[in-house]
Amino acid sequence: MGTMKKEMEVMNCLTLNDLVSTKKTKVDDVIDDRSAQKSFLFTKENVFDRYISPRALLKAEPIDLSKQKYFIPERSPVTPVKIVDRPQADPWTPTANLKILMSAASPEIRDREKKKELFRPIENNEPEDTAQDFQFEVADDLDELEKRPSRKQKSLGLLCQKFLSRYPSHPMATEKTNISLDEAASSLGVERRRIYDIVNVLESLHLVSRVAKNQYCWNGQSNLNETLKRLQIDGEKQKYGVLINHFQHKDHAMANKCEKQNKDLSVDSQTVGLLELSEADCPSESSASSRKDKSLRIMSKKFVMLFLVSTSKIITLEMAAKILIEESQDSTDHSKFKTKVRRLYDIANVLTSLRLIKKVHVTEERGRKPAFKWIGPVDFGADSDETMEVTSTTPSPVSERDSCSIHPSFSKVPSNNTVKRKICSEPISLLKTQNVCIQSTDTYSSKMAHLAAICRQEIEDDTKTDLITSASLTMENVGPLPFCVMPVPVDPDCFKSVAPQGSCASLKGINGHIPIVATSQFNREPGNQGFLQNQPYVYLPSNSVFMLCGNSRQELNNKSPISEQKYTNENLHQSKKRRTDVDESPLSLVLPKHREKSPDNLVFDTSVLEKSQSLFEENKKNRTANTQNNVEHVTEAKETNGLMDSNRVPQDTFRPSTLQQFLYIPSAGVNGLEFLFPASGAPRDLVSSQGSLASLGVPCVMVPSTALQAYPFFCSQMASNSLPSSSNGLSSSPGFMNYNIPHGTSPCPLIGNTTSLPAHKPETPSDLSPNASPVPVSGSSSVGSDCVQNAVPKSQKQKSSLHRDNERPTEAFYQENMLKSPTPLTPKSSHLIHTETFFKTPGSLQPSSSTWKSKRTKTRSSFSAQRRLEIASD
DNA sequence: AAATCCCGCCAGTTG
DNA sequence: CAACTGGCGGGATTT
Repeated sequence: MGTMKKEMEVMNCLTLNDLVSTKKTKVDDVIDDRSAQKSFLFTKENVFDRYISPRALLKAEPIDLSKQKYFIPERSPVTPVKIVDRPQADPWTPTANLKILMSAASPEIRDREKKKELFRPIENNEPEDTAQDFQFEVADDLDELEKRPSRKQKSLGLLCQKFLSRYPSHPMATEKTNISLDEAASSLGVERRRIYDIVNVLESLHLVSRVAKNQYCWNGQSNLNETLKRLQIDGEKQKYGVLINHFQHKDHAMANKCEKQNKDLSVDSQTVGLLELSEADCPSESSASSRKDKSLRIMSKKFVMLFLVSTSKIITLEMAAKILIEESQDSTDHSKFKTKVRRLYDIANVLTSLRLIKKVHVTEERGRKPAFKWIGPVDFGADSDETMEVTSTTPSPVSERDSCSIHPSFSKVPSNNTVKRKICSEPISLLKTQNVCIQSTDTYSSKMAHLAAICRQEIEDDTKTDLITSASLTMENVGPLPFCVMPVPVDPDCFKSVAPQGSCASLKGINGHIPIVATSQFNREPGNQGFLQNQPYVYLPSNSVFMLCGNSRQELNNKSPISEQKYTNENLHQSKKRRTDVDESPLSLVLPKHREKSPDNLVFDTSVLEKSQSLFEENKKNRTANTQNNVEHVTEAKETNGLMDSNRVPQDTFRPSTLQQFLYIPSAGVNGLEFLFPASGAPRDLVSSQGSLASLGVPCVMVPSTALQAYPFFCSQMASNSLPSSSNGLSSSPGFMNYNIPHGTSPCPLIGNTTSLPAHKPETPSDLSPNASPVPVSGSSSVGSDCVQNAVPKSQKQKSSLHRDNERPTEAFYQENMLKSPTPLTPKSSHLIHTETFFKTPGSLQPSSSTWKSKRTKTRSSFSAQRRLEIASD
């Protein structure tokens, strides 16, 4: 106890110190020492990191949590744990009061910063990081220290942020970071109990693993993709998809009939059956039962599974609670439901801080319901990573001649050192890096990564710079890193000012070679560069970027000026806002959400986007549920401008077959970047390189996730040129013809198709088994919510190193994975890859299992035993 | 009023 | 048996 208190005291002091940064104290020294340890980390990038966050905080309105949080993990890359220990040794602070003061203070300051804002600030809480921030306002805020801390300041989400910031998102395989619960608790100034909450959730994702009593090991996100993949598989096995649909329908029906008797909370026989079925799939856990099932860890897993199997990627709290109340019998108990919901909030908070999900609201006939949207990686299943890797191995996937693509020009990237540094320090979110997998040997990827890092930084780093201004940059004037940012939705005026005639030329020159620039249809010269006359190029900057490129053909003409104006205005407003406020809120883009047969494929034409945008407001007003499947409207919580959310556009509005297709590459994990590539314009090389996709007959441009993830990538293309052939290909498969934009984000686009990739793409030599070979899923059929299922052949699954229940992977497992798993493409981690050579077979994870039912056996002992076993197995 | 979710009691589990 | 875990739900805060 004594030690704990000491630790706490120390921590408090630090925090306080941060708040009062101006003062130089012993604490500072401590901090400095820490910094010293990881000095290399404190590079400009880091500064940047810090820098940006504050801004974000200051910013008032729409906030994209996901976006912001993203940097957090990077903060203190090095293992802080130790740090805390030392302080512990020397108790200089007397701080019971300080603590109190501190807690009171920090919240206050934060509150000021963002007033109504929530959560976001978390990032800044980091003592080390915040120092700078504080300088601005701390001084005056001291007087407010007395105020009692807002509840928000004590939120689990915030706490989790802090917790996460202490560890590197992608720890080196060699470095094992141990987490002492006591230490963590004391350093974070919270009770142990809270740490358990966090750790349990993290453990469910294998971000940490329990080593021993009071001891956890930080695994980082290195294996997150695999974990998610596994969870997805498990979720499918559990028939969660079915359950989700079931509940959705039920709710629907209920809403219509208002015959909501007890059904609300109860599970009908049908559901029970489903539950049991799913249970059957996981015999191993069925017996384990209750306690285990109730555990936060299990719940977390299941919760995540729900997202992973969901086509919409949006799960309402209610639904989750219902589904997670395994015990169908007592599910009727309202109190149980309430408890479950409480727990879900706990989990959601952690997942939110991990930027895997975010809060949204689903509007149904019955009203608005709280829900969460998965914003994490979605293509892990498809393992774009692996795919990327394979692809990347080949020279430059992009042919220079191709208009659409990244180009060697990237090689021009600044000095290696600089780049490297940047990359290393480039803030990386857990999510962002998820899908990234860069083969160290792959220059292309590396370049992309570098560029990405740089560009990203440039953009974010220079928030103050008028975006428009930056947008005007051309390849030439920007130098090696031409980066043009355009305020979203095409604003004719903006474009003009930004990309006047010349831009086209410049674009031309760099066409397909550089990420950037946008040319609008408004001010373009016909025939220019293979662009269609009306081909709009839009680059949507910001942390949350939605990239659109190319356009369709004449359809645009049809587009009434009205629609253009509509969205133009709306967006113009935003762009202005951005300019002045440096608003980092996500650009608002509304995309049609059609999910017919191939909800997973996001192929659409620019015109669709535009139209959808034009309809944005309309939809807002009359949210008619026109879609077959989705009746709900999802609204980003607290975000006025949710990115491609659920505003649907009447399907009839578009004519798929005639439009140029764009491949939407989900970037869920990529800091909100979204990419669209003209399918028709896809360079053959790329397409072909994307074996599976190609085989699927999906014309598309696959861009290394590396590049995509790191920064907004723009790909111009010869829109009409190649249209014919590819479009044909698409047309052959109806599924792909749909303009599907999952609401929200759930693009499973590639994923849907790629889900099967794992099977297709041998990730490791070992995987090169016959069945591992790429097997195109029967094209169109692969679509649909269920397409995700059966992605991975069982053959690939190896449970060897896993625990029986899969709950707690052994350490060995982690180690193994860390070494072998495809690593993140994150710039940061990219360099590590060299050492971490191989990837691990995804299949290694046994489907889990958590079983739903078996509530009884409530023997805690069994559970415990299991845990013990798990640990022991390590 | 509903949505959130902090807080910490308290009981099972562990070493 | 003390310490570790973590289920649970009252009730405070926020929305």
